[in-house]
Amino acid sequence: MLMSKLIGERTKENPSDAMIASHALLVRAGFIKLVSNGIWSLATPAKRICQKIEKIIRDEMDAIGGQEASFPVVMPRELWEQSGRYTSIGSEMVRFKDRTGRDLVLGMTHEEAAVHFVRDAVNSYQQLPVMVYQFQTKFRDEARCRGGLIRVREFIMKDAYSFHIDNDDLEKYYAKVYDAYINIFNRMGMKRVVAVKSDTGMMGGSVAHEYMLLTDVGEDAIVICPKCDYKANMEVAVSNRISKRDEISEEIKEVYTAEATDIAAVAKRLGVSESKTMKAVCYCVKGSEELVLCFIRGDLEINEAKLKRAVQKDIAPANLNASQELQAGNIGAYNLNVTNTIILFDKSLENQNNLVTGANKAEYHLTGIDMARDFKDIEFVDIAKVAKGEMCPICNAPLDVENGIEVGNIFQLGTKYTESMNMTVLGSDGKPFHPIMGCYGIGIGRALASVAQESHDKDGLIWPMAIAPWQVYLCGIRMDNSEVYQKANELYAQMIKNGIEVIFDDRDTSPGVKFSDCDLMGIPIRVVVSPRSLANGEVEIQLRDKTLKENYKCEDAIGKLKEIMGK
RNA sequence: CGGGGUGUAGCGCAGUUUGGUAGCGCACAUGGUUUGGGACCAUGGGGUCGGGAGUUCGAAUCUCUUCACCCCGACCA
Repeated sequence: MLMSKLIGERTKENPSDAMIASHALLVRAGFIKLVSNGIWSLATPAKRICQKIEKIIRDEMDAIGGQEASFPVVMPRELWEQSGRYTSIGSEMVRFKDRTGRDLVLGMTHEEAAVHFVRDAVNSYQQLPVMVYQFQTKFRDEARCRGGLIRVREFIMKDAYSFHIDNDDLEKYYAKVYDAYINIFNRMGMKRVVAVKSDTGMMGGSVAHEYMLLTDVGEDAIVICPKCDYKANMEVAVSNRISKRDEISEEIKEVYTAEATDIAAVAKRLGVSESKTMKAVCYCVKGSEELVLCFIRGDLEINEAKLKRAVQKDIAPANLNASQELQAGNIGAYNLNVTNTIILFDKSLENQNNLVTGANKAEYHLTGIDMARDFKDIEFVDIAKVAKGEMCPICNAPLDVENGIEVGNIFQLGTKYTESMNMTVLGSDGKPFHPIMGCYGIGIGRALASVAQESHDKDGLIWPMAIAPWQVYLCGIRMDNSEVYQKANELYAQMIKNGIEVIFDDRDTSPGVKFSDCDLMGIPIRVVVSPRSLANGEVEIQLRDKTLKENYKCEDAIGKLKEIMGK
């Protein structure tokens, strides 16, 4: 590839709308261009990186018996009605009609297509386990895109679907995919990737893991134990904290608290710590009048994912001004009179005493609440957000909370799709059964952006050799000099002959421009041909990660490059 | 969907308060001088000032409306 022909403008200045490094640098390097909100064009360098990422994934999927297939982007409504997801998925799925008025959807995931694909072809337990995978464009009408390629509406994803005789077989295969994913991220050069337990959400199924790249700009919070192996997505992280009980339980007293309604103000006014208060957080059940009222220690917050699982209903924060029964800011669990409301107590309150809580009366709170003495037959559930410093549920060490980008996920799906779409195979006993499924995804563009996010410096991107768009940036300084011109072209031809992926900067421009473009684009190896080095019959080889900068005899250059690339 | 912000040349921005017919830097083109970390001089091309409606003799600037994009939140197989 000739640099003089490469499409894509490189700029000195950051795009004004980029908030994170990977977004800014990919745009500045001319790798990506925004077409519409969350919809991007990729230039040649980005496309080449994607191809390399795909090759690594293909290797690893094939190694565990995967069969690459391709399912359609556009699918008929009927296929999605079979699984029930035509109606259960909301506006995130794009629906449209063809010219005859038939309803179609854009695929945002391909469980239905995968089941449809294998349903008739796989008839016997002897054909199991089996796994199909593809690289395919997904379209998800995301409510909010962000971070360049990190969160987009149209993207290519590797998605894989496996089918099994029983749960045991699924778990064995799941473990293989688990390891394959670790290999994939390692080979791509992502260093800070961890696999964490995650919520299964609307996918159904029980066990799931997310592969998270730890980075400050990540959208998800991950709970990590620095001592043992415990790692979990915030949505499923288990609370484990000591609840100390005061020795003497005081009597319940009503106290005047005036306009103090939020926990901080009440605690300050009464001179108690926030952890000695019980606050109420109210949610409404979507599509109904029912409320969910949660009581929790004042210094903690509700984890809505855990709450949803606890109540088994879809909920949203409630607007309390609309409620007649509840006095916002003064809600208390003691002597509470409400109807059509689910009441939950977080585990953080269990066995606590001398708590402050709302008096269900404007401008008043109660003190001296004792959970054990004042409440009968209540159950405590874990619905609190785990905070940094709380104890690991496995080994009791203080936990860390870090942010991460979800770069891959794996699910044990169960029979949700094989049952609803009526896929059966015959078992060894001659009876039909629904195979158990697993599914496994990696977003290609997000992976690219994640590496960019993890691997860059002030001068630009730094691609790991395994996924670099080109391995070598051949830089001709003074291309108007006939010796440079000749030697650079000669080296270019030799590199191509030796299978080295090279982009040749043949432009007649100043050295500074070439060096900064090379750095910005993040090409791992730079080879400089200039009058200065050629005077000694040498070329300069420099690595983008700054671990090498040396001159070598022209005739040794190719050998040295191969050595660096480990060929 | 709620809150906030921004739309002026390919990119980054000034001009809007106080209305007078659009400018700077980068990029691009031509010529010349340069050449190891984003060179310099000269000349030149490129704009329905996001769109529409209104006020006005006159609107990038004021009013209304609409669209797009960004950020925070909600949402997220």
